[in-house]
Amino acid sequence: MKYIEKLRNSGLRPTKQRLKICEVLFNSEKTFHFTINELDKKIKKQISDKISLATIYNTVHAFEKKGYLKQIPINSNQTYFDTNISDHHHFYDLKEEKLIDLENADVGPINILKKINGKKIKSVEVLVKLED
Amino acid sequence: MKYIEKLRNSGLRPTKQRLKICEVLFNSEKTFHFTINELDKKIKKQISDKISLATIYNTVHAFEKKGYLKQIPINSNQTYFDTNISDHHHFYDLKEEKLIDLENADVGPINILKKINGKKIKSVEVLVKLED
DNA sequence: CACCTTTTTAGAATCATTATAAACTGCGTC
DNA sequence: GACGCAGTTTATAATGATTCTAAAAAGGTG
Repeated sequence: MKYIEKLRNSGLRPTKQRLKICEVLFNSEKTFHFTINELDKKIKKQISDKISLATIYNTVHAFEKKGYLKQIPINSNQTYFDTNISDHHHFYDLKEEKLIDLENADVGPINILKKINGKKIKSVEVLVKLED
Repeated sequence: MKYIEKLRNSGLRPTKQRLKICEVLFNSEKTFHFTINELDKKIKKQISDKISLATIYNTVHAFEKKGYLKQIPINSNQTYFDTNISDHHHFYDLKEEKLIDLENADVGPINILKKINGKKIKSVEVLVKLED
C-alpha cells in the first residue's frame, strides 16, 4: 500500500480506515472538493466495510492538519475541503452552489501591501463569486 | 429618525426593532465585524427592551439582502458579518481569531483571467490568514 | 378605527460538528 | 506469538448555530 509510509511519516498510524479514506481521497485522477457528508457517501459506495462518521471527521481533520487537505474558506452550513493542496483559488457559482478551481496563473500575482506587526502571512485565499 | 427612510426605501417596514438594530449597527464611528451572537450581546447592552434572537437573525439577513451588511467568507462555526460594505478584503488572525480590514488599496488590483461561460463575477474576496 | 399584511416572538426543530467513554488495534517488547 | 499500552475507532450523546412554526403584535392605508 502506497499510503502506509505517507501516514507513518506524518506520525499517523496506518489504520484500515485511514488507508481506505486515503484511497477515496487521493487515488482519483483529478483533485476534487467535498463536504464531510459527500465524502461519507462516496466512501459508502466504494467500500464494503462501514467507517463511522466520527472517524471520517477525525481523519479529515488529521489530514488537514498534516497538509494533505485544505479547507476552503466559504460561507456555507457545511465545511468544504479540497484535495488540491496546491496554491490556488476558487470560483463559487452561487446558483449551482458549486466550486471551481482557479489556478494561481488565472488570478495573477496578489501583493498584500499592509503589514501587521509580529504576524506573518500564512495564506492568501481568493473567492470569486459568480452569478448569471 | 434617520433610518426610517432608509428602511422604507428598501421595502422594509421601519419597526422599533429594526430601528434599534440600525442604531447599533450603523451609528458607530467605525465599521465593525460581528457574529449574530456578538450583535445580540451588543444590543442587550445598549437598549432596555429585549429583541428576540429570531428577529436579530431575520433583520441581519434582510439587511444583508439589501446590501447594508456583508457576509465575510471564512470558515468558522459562526457566520461573520461586516458593517463595512465597501469593496475590501480581510486579514484573519488565526491566533486571536480576529478579523482586520484590508482596504482595496492594500491588496492591489486583482485580475481574474479565467472566464466561465454565461457567468459573471459578482464579487472577489480575499482572505489573508495570519500566524505568528 | 378596521383591515390586512408584515413582523416579531418563544419555543421547537434541524443539522453539522464535537465530545465521551468504552472497545479495539497497531506495534514495539519480551 | 503473547503482552501491554498508546493511539484509534465507534456509537451515541451533547452542543450550538441557525431555521422553522404558528400565534400574537404592530405598521400602514383607507
